Amino acid sequence: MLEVAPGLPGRYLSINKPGFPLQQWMITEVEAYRGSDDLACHASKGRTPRTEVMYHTGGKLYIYLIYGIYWMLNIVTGEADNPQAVLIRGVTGFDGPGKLSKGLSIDRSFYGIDLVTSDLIWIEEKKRESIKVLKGTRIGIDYAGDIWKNKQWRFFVSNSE
DNA sequence: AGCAAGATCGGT
DNA sequence: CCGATCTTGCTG
Repeated sequence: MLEVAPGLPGRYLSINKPGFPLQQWMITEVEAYRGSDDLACHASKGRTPRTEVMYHTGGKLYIYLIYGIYWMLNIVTGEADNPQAVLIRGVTGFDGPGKLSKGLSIDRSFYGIDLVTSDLIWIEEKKRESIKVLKGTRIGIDYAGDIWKNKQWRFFVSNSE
């Protein structure tokens, strides 16, 4: 996922709901969560019904509710039994993971969807202009301790901040 | 069954 | 800085 995550900003999240026009948003900000060692990653707590899909082969969606209010949109990126995921933190027009899922109507029903085979939601690489991707520390994970808190695993388009 | 905590956000 | 709001996972 440290191979996948930096390449996501600049690509297009596409949603094609029946009866609605195709919608596409450029991904502007993501964060990588990698493996059971990463104390910021939910999988560090073990394999549970919620984190199950993270242990699958990459390409599926990991969705969960945070603070009882906001749905978080993640893409599983690891091989089987190697739990890794990328949190989509922002797209053009929606800055922030909570606002993003609210704006795109992402909820529990997207859990486990395979981006490769789904005709509802997928990631598309359009013309890649000269997009500069910057990196920084992940947000909202102070509980993970200094080592993991300070990893430069957030990647974002230089424009959108 | 009860409880503590959370990859956020918007308002004081 | 603080509360909203509810699912999850752990304890008993």
